[in-house]
Amino acid sequence: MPARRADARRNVGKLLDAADAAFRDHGTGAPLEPIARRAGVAIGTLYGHFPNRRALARALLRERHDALFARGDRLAEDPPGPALAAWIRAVAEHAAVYGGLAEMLAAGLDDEASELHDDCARMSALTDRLLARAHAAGAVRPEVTSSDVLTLTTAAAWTRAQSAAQADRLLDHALRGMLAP
Amino acid sequence: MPARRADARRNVGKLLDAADAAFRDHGTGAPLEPIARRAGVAIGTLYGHFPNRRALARALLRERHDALFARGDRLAEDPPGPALAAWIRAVAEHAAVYGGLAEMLAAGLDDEASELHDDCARMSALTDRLLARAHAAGAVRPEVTSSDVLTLTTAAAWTRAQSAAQADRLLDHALRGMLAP
DNA sequence: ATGTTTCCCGAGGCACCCTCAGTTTAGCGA
DNA sequence: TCGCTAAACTGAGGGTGCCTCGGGAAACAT
Repeated sequence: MPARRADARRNVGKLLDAADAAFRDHGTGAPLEPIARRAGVAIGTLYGHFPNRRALARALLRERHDALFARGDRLAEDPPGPALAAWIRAVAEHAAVYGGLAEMLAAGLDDEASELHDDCARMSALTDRLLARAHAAGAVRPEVTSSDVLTLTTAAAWTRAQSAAQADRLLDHALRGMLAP
Repeated sequence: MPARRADARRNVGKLLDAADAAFRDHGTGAPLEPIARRAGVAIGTLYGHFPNRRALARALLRERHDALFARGDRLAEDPPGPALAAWIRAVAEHAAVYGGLAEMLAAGLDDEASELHDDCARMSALTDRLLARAHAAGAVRPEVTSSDVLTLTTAAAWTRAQSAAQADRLLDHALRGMLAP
């Protein structure tokens, strides 16, 4: 794979900047034409680099996801119960950077073809691992499954898009019901 | 307000039938043109009766909401704790008849101009009432607010659109964390 | 300087939304 | 039964957004 042309690299950068601004302001459903325009590029160029909205989101989230996964790995050293809780909160907070991201990630978990699938799978694996640790330590009620945790996480992420404070309270209550009595 | 013409009444009926089918199959975001076509009517006729998608949804939900509110009133006679839990489950289940309805209702609660606002406000009032009763009976933890319950309800409703079983489990856990220890 | 390859451009086809000027028709009164 | 009129219906068309693809431009190697 030879190096990309300089103009291509420049344009990708400008597109990502414009897309980040647009997604922050209007969610992941923001129209793509204005993004291209703002990047000083034609719409075809955008599609040339990113075949679809998910691919664009994936590129935007790359570093952010790396940081999140690193955080998850670090948490695997902390006390199991609090670590699991912290992880859930971290993911929920992350998924709220862009409105609509929670839905996108939830869909990406099921859809093998999604550009976000790998990242979602990694999040899921990390959740499994942290939950298993918590189970081993007796920090969570035995009936809590990995799906339960994932469901709570996406639900909280979705809620966070509307009200961060309410999402935190939802997590407070639900975690109280999941952690060992 | 004089009685509507017979053809208008007929068409409204056919439109509602077609819309119900389409919303069940494709969610509240289903294209409206096919609905009109399926009802044997031009697109303009649909808009003549329902100025927007929300108005159509409102009409579809009318009886269903009446039944839900009646259920809520009846629950106000039952033991407070279980009544509150049953109410939350009932609303969550209701909001899952059509994909996307949870979002629509959540938006309708905030948006005064929404055709669904009144219904949402009634649901909210009923929630307040059932929660107040539960508080009075000491059946819920004191820090649980009405917003908390509403948040949980919409989150569960949203989850239900993806997996009914997971939504039920989410409610199990969250309610355990909200009800008195 | 030239050739090749990569990249960019943007008009245009598609889907859906919603409106409104013109046409049809139900229902009423003579 | 026959107009008449208000109510209802129609569907072309303008707006927005998605995405493609053939032709043109620009980078880079030689």
